[in-house]
Amino acid sequence: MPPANTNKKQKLIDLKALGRASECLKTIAHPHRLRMVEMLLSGRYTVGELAEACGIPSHMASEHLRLMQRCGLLSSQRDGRRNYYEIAEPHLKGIMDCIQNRFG
Amino acid sequence: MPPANTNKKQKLIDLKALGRASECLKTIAHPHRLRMVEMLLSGRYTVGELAEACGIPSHMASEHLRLMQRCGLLSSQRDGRRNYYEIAEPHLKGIMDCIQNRFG
DNA sequence: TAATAATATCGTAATATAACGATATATCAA
DNA sequence: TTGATATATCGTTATATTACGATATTATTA
Repeated sequence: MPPANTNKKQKLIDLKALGRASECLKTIAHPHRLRMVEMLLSGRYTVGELAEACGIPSHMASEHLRLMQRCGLLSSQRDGRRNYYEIAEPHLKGIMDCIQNRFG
Repeated sequence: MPPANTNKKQKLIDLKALGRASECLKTIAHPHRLRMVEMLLSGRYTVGELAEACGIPSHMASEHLRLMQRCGLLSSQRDGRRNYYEIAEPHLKGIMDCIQNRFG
């Protein structure tokens, strides 16, 4: 049953904020990128480790990671020729919890 | 700071489930569709009401709603020539809460 | 029945995204 | 310095998404 519609004017989120939110959602809305986020929530990993876990070539993992870093979801630290990625946006935990509850 | 990487093998979500999750995320990853979900979390609305709130023609609202209904996020009840849409996937509340916390 | 209203569908063009081979860069090791 | 390793970038093609006008469907009202 849907909630009763109170017809009260609620404070709606600013449309620009919804635009930014949809950019972020679109960015994680990919099976391999969700896998990477899921793994990174338990610690940092290199490009190669994430690529292997997803079963994709590392140059493609690199591209996925770049997209997620670009919108502030991840950050990276280089160590020699390794590049470690980690979660930069703590709210990703809540999103993954929702996905885990619904699909896990 | 990222969480310490315990290097324990965690139970990862099945890849097919991540595929379904990414379909749903992609579907709501649009500013107008997020607005519709936000409104529908407080009650049911017609196509026309949602269209007006988003500032788009109702035939486009109808298309957005169809996409969200197709992957089980919404359902609809026709009443005469009105069609009322409502939330069918309760986990949308959690997702919107995350968005509200981060962007609202 | 005719006109209107609310919603849905179709066709299309513009744009975005995805995958991937090829190539480039940067670091380490021999 | 040479070769190997890890990651990143480029160019291209295939596919998906978006917006939107035109048209269709269904239900109400005159």
